[in-house]
Amino acid sequence: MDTAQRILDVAERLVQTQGFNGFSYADIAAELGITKASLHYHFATKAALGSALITRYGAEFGRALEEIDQSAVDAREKLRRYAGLYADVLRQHRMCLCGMLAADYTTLPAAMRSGVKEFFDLNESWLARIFDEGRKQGALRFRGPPLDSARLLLGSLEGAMLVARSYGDPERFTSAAQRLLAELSGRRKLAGRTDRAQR
Amino acid sequence: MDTAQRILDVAERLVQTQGFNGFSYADIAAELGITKASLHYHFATKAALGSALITRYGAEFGRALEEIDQSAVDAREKLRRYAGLYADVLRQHRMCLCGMLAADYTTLPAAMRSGVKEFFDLNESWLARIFDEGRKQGALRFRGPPLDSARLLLGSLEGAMLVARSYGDPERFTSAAQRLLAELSGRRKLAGRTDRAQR
DNA sequence: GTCTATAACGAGATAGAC
DNA sequence: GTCTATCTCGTTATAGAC
Repeated sequence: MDTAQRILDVAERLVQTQGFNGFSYADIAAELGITKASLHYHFATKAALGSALITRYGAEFGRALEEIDQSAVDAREKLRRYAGLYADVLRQHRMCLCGMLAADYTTLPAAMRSGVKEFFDLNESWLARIFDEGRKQGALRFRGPPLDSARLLLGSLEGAMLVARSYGDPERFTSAAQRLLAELSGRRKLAGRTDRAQR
Repeated sequence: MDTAQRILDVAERLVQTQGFNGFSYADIAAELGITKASLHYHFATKAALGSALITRYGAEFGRALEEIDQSAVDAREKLRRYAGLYADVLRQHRMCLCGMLAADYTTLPAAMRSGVKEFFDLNESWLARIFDEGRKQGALRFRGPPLDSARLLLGSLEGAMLVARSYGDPERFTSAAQRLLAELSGRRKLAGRTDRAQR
């Protein structure tokens, strides 16, 4: 019903699958059965559309993080569910919106660049807090400042996603994510089926 | 002198900084002071240019890996130098060519898609061998199959690069890489200045 | 091997009717 | 809000002279 939201839905998927320079207003218009001119009524420029995408994506992601937080499980489980958010995106054959935009970064308008960094900042500070709390509660053991672990995890998940998507193989992602969480949470023995894969 | 190579040089940098859909023949022509028509003489289509880029990049990367191998240092040092290859690229404000193309993946012609995966395969099998040899020689300790560690390291370095480039901060990459290598090589204590950043 | 010229098309964007 | 029509420019690519 809400045309603006439907435009954002289609545009979001196109950015996540093809990059910001890999689709056009014509693609969105064709899919929604409206004209390019109508798109320009809702989003005057492609830059404005891009900024709106980042804002909405960041807000939605923030809500997902809150929900993970309030589910009150321990830090290790919070990290698992954080990685699960990425896995969900990948299962839709998509890349993280801002991970994709990070690739397009130098070609983006200034407002979008700021938005991408804010998204990463949001992720890093949330993760850093989880790492910090987890250490204090004894649920996690890791080396160095919580922010370092947060950055490592964020970057690694983005990269695992990027590569896994090329192979069309989500399992490549989940396998890497599982191992990463084990290493970054101080676990000395892996849980689950990967145990049997150990030497 | 060799026009084809100079074209590849410029195109390579443009792909690594702006993505395959973020530049045009006009950009290359302007920078080299030749016409677009001349470009088409050397590379008939953009797809052909893209494939040539991947081939050359893969060959060059393969030579770099050989060189690391023959420098005969231990496995841990080989991994450090492998990560150093990425750091060198990032210092030039570039993304890994194939990491960038992985983002553009769905929009690429089939030949380029295959080339990207072959590049990743090359990296993974080289890394897997290093991990395997390192474990056998007692230089590395890690969990699970060598290929899993190889894939995790490859993806994580690509992602760390992707994010670090958005911030224009190579240190974000080197910090993540250092930590990754420590975790993946079984080191129980970190070496170097990051030691002092521990709690 | 490089040029001029141009084709053929798609891009983002606007004017103005309905 | 959505449309038709159009503008302007950039895109990949080709023909043919030098």
